Amino acid sequence: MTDYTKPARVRVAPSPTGHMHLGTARTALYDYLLARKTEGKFILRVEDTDVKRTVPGAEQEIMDGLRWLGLKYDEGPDVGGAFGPYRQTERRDIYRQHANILVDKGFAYPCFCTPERLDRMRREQQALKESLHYDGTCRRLDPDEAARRVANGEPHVIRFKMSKDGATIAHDHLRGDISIENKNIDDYVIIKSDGLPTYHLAAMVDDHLMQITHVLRGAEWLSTFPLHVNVVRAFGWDEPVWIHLSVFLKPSGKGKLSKRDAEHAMHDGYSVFIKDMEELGFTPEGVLNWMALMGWGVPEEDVMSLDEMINRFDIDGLTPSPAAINFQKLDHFNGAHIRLLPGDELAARLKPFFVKAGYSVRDDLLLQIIPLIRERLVTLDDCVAFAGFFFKEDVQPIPAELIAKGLDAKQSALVARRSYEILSALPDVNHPTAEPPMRAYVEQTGLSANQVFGILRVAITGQKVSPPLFESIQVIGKDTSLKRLKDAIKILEGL
RNA sequence: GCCCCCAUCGUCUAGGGGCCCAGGACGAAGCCCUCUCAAGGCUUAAACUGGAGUUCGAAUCUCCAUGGGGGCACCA
Repeated sequence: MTDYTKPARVRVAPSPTGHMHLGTARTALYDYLLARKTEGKFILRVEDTDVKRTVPGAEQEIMDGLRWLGLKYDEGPDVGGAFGPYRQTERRDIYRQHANILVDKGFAYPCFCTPERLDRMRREQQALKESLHYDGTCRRLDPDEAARRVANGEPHVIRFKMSKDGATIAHDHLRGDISIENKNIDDYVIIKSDGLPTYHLAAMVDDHLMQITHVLRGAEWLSTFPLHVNVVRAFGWDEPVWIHLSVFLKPSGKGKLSKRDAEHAMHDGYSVFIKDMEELGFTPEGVLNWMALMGWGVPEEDVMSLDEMINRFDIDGLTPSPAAINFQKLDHFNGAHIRLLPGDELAARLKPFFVKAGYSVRDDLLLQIIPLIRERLVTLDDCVAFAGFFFKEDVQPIPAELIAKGLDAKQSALVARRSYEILSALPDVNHPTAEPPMRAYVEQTGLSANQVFGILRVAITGQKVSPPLFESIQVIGKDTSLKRLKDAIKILEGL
């Protein structure tokens, strides 16, 4: 029922306090999909108002992560835009002005309570088993006196003056009306004593000024949602469409992702941080597809490119319930997208992994092996263990693996020797030339193809599991293949 | 303790009162293909949290219970 003909302005608003994780990336994805679908704008806004928690490099990591995923933003700190600045610490005066408007209109008030007093207050409330809330000491101050104290430079914060009567009804696009009694909404601090705003003010002001039409954010904001709606209404502004996305749960489904889960994932070759994905061999396409479907259900074919997602995206189809992350599904989507990549593109993405493993990569050779390994890769880095032998001069088979099942070393050596004779007599060892005589040999010995080809596989590739044998031999070439076979015979005869 | 949100196979989900003895995907099991490993094809097991309503009829609407999640900061 959502109208997708009006350009949406959507933003992702992370705070640079740590690594960018799945939740942020998925919000960004949905933002991006909505923006592209409506031919609107996707904006990056950095919420760095908590100076103490800001970590150096985190902002860069966010920008790098979005670029790696292919979620190009139209406006942001490093690309500019008509609604900047896009870093909240650079918008300090704007927030202060808006806070003053609220104070003047009677929707906010200065508060001089010290953190120590607040602390004491909370402990008392806790002891009395009361709900924790600001007790309103400064709310009752005479406004003129308060203004005087502020003018005198007395340290203070500014609190939102929440009405204590009635109820607030806030509308979430996925959950409908959410109703909460006003007495349960605290007088939240909107300007801190350092002069910077809290999220409650900053995000509302920015969303309005930046003309955000749809606010997509995590469900952890649901509890302060009614407050936010009151702030927006106090200014007399129109509200955006609010969409609170479900949180991600740990793979077990019990509880939300923790630091421990992050470490555990890393140990298994996965990660909840975008920065790790590339190195682990995941593709942006796979990660995107995986994230998209955690919280959004599509009826049938679910392997989708970014463009297909844009086409099919529908905010009405988002789900409000929490989702446990499932890394096996990441593997699945990653493999599926690897198989979809054009050969030269896959080659380009694989090359860095071979290089990093110390191989010097011949591009023409790499291109030749792509068809042999494409559907066998789950992650890009799998290529090294699976196909590294193509770039080696010699291979080092494990002697025991050269012996075929059901045969002993002597018999295996015989098979290898005979195979050598057959192959060396051929004009070339291309697949069509080499397979028929070898098949005939298998036939003649009464052994299984498995046994004979298994010996050759280990001899020539150095591994028990490899791309198809004859295709591999063709790529490796006659000289090298025969040399490796000869080496293997030597090993077998020495056993 | 208080407030808010959520609830379909193990997991992600489709489902908008009859098209549902509930469909897809991942994962699992089996078979086919096969030189290993994959990919691919076919098949199987697997769910509407419980109880009251409303209705001719409820996975779908209402209420309660239960379970899960989030929040209760001069953090976002």
